[in-house]
Amino acid sequence: MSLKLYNTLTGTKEEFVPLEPGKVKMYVCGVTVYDHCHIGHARANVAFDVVYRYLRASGYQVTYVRNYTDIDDKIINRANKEGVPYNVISERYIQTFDEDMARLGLALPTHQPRATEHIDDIIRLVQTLIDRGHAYQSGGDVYFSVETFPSYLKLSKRTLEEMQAGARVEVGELKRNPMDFALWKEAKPGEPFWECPWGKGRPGWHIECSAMSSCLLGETFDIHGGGRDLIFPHHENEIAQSEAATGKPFVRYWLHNGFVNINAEKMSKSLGNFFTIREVLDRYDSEVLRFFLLSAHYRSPIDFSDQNLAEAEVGLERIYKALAGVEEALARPAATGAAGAAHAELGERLAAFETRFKEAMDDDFNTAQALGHIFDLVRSVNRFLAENESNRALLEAVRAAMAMVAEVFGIFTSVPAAFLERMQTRKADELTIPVAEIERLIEERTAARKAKDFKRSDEIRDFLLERGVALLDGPQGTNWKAK
RNA sequence: GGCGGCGUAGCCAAGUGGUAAGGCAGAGCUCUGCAAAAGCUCCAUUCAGCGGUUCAAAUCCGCUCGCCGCCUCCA
Repeated sequence: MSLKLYNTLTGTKEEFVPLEPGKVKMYVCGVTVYDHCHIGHARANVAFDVVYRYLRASGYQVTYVRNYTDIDDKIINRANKEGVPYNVISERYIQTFDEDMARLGLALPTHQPRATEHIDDIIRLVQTLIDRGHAYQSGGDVYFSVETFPSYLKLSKRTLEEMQAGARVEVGELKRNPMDFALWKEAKPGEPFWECPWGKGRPGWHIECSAMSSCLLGETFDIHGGGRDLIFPHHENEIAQSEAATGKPFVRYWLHNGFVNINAEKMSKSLGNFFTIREVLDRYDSEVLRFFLLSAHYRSPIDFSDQNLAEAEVGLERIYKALAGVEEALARPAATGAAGAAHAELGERLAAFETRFKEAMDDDFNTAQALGHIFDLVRSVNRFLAENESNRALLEAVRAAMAMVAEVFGIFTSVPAAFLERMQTRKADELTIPVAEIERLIEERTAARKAKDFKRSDEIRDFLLERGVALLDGPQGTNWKAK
């Protein structure tokens, strides 16, 4: 079976055929660096991180470009507010973006260009568009003339008439058509600028992506990704700029991820209902957040809530517990248990697993379905372990299968025992009862149990349970864990 | 107003023509002094509603209801 992906341009799932066999060139719109990233950014970046990882795991040599938009009105506004040069803002938030992405376990793109590193390329591209009659200078600005590009709006599948019916009327007289958009903006006094044939100014928002992608990936490349909200105007304008300049198709497959919702409403800066990645990672493990994001298909909306994150946490723990069991069994001295029913079942499950996983991922990166297959495997593993079987080869095969998954999903990358320990520490930190007190009560209970005073023993269990502490009686004595 | 998407169990979520994956929660059982973990069993005659096409529909078509998004910066 081959990889199929949903192409926004055609509105259908298509078989993926790269321009050059064995190689994939993909571009994903990064962030405008003027503030901390929120979980919407986390979703987009995790989604395309998995695309990147899966393509690599499928044997492709992938060139992945993700840009930083480091010159823009919002950055300038923020800089003015703080009374610092614009690049103080952009540098600061490039750094926090990098930190956030590292914490989320993202693989590094091949290239991470900044708009300001490609000003010459941008100016050249704007000049080409003017020369070809697709752009015009108006004052110190340069605008793209949408009427000169007949297939404008082919991505968002609308027409200029439809757009204008709902659009507010432009006040300025600089544009010939209200739908025309800025390729280059004249600098106002005090604003950062670059010298160019049209005076002093800076690039418009969309042109940088056209310039950087063609520079690093070529005039036509395979995959372009981003959030749904970028379809119009950003990606539409990229298509117009690039195709008008080169006369060649710009991108073969357009991929767009769905939104993160809060209470079924889009989360966004403008609505003010957003959580930053760092806020969320203070409360949840990064693998939990990734697991949560992968539990739904990347194109579907996903609802961010404490309950949903808590569920993700429980699910991820279930998988890690099974993996910890596998490691424990492998650490024990080799015992060749009799091959029972669980042995045969796990063997079959494993044999089918890789194929099922690939089928799910080949179907437009269906991570939710792939997770279902993982849970099926986990149940077989638990059954196998519960029957006290210990077939080394089989257990090692489980380990290898999950390592393959880890490579693609960017989760299950921790040593299982370490992960579970991490989760315990996190929960234990929230306890209101001191550890010394817990230990004292455990001692008291152990004594009570020895004396067969089960009434007192159960009182202590209930008392601690009410405070979030669960007691675990084992052969080596009583342990406890935060619930 | 124009365009687009979605509605699957208490909750999350796959499935887009062949008779409803998976997870969480819940119930019972095994294990345990009692618990926990794990295992086993159960948990949607049905996919928002109503019509239609078909041997066959959650899946295709039409209508209705509800929710959301884009049309302005946005992942």
